[in-house]
Order: sequence, then C-alpha cells, then structure tokens
Amino acid sequence: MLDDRDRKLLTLLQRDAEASVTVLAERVALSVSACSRRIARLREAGYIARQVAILDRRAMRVPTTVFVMVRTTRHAADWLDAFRRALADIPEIVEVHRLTGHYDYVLKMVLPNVEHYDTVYKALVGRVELSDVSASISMETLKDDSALPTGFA
Amino acid sequence: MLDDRDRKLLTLLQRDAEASVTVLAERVALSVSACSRRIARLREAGYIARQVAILDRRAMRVPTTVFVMVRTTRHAADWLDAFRRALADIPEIVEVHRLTGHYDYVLKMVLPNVEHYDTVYKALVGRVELSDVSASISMETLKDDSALPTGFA
DNA sequence: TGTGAAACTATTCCGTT
DNA sequence: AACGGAATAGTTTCACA
Repeated sequence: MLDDRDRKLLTLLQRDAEASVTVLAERVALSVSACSRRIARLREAGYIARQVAILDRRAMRVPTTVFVMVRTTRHAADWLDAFRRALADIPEIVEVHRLTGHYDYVLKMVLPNVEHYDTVYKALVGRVELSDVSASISMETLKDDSALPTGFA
Repeated sequence: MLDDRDRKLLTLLQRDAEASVTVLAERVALSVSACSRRIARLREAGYIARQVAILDRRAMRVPTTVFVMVRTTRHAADWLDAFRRALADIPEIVEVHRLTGHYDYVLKMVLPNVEHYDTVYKALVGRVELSDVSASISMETLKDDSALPTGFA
C-alpha cells in the first residue's frame, strides 16, 4: 500500500507539517507536483487524519503532568455517561483509557502545578463515584512523541 | 499576557492548524492581516511550539495501546543512559515519564496488536535491567486530546 | 488596526516515460 | 500508473493609510 517515499513523507510531516512542499519534495527526491499529489493521496486515503498546532507546556503555564489510576465499583451505563461527560468537561484531563488489570482507567492530566491536582480531583469525584484513586506525578518526561511508527503500514 | 482572542486562536489551531488565516480571522472577529500578525506573535513568543500531522492509528496499522509500569533496582548513570538510548531506538514507545509512587516509570506503547507487545518487551529487557514490569492493555480510549487547556496562560 | 497590492506557495493540467 | 514542467489558483505578507 505505502512505499518508502510515502513512509518518509509521513515521518517528515509528523515532525513538521509546516515544511513547504518544495522542501519535502527535495527530501524524498521527487518533483514538487508529484510530492503534492502524494500528500493529497495520503490525506485522501485517511493516513493523515489532521494537522494541529502543538503548544509549549511552559509557555501555556501547564508544565505539570499527573497520571491517575482509577478503580470503580459502579460499571452501569448511567455511571459511564456521567464519567464521559465529566472527562469532556475537564480540559486538564487530556487522555483517558479503559484498561485491563488491577485498575479500570488511566487518566493523564496537564496542570499548572501539583497543587492544582486537588482541584481536578475534587471536580472529578464530585461528579462520579470512584474507589481507589492513585495519582503519580511525572518528575521527568523522557520521551513524548506525537509521531507514530510508520513501519507497519 | 494573552487575551481572549489569543486563547481562542490557540484553541482553534490546536484543533486544526490547516485552517486558512481568512477563516481564523472570521472566527475571532479580526481582519486577515491582524490575525496573521497575532499568529506570528504567538509563534515568536513561544506559545506555538510547532505544527505536526496527526496520523490515523487504524490506517497506520497500530491500533493497540499498551501502558507499561516499570520498576528498576539500578538507578546509576550508566543504566539511565542505556534506558534513554533504548527508548530513543524503539519507535513503538511513544511516551515515557519518570514517576513518583510505587513504579519508577510509565511507558506508553503504540502497537499493531497485543501480541506485538512481547517483541517490544523483549527488545527492552534485552537492553536494560528491569524489575516488576506490569503491562495494561487499553481496551478503549475515552479521551485523547492533543490540545492543552488554554485557561492558564 | 484594516485595505489592497505584491510575493509566495500550492495545486492542477498536460505532455511524457 | 506515475512523473516532471508549466500555468493556474489560492494564501500569506508587506507597505501604507
């Protein structure tokens, strides 16, 4: 489906989507028109979902990351609805997954400081019943890629 | 530092950085040139770090997410160097944080399927000594925002 | 800040391999 | 079926009011 040039283009675009088609064309040894067509095709075929601006965490004054592991006793539909609505309403919660294993969910939070965790915690437990909430503060980010591996497509 | 228009612009750009300045200008009730200048300023001042393409997980054939909690007995500099190098070399590992609490690190992996976890696990433990590795598979993604809250800047 | 012209960038068309 | 070159269309930036 994808050849090496496509994969390389995707790798480049995942790093920097502002690069001009002229520069991208050079990097994959292709003419500007052919490169433009390939990018359009990758978008059309659904490989490229969208293009977004990545903001600076420090500049936005939300340098702190906290991971929260959560268990719940209630698994009924109404509980889940309330949970989903709470997640949608709290912008500090940027990522949530339902997991296998001891805990039911992981939440990733992006906060101005560690103290602010309490605010989000209260907002959350005020809306849904939770048991066994365990927060871990990120002391250091060793890797944070928005780029997916391109080797499998 | 930032006014409502800046924050709205950042919110829009975090969702879709391809929107033309003309469209963005309309959404914040500003002329095209003024809007263009504001965006340039936000970039200049370091609020906007970069612009990237977000690829589709299904299309890229890496639909599976696994979170791995890790403990280690070795905390010396040489171990950490080896760990860092391993993380840099394994593209399936997209995010790693050093944590407070029982576990030392969380790793987020992006994989073609659950079975592939074993490959990455072996690649990792083959390079660094780890104790107490606990993998949790994401059964469902309830939220996955690349957007940061804009309310704190 | 807004308007309009100039500069630049990207896309489409078309002939070719 | 895909490429490269040239024309077209669109977008951003600049000078100036």
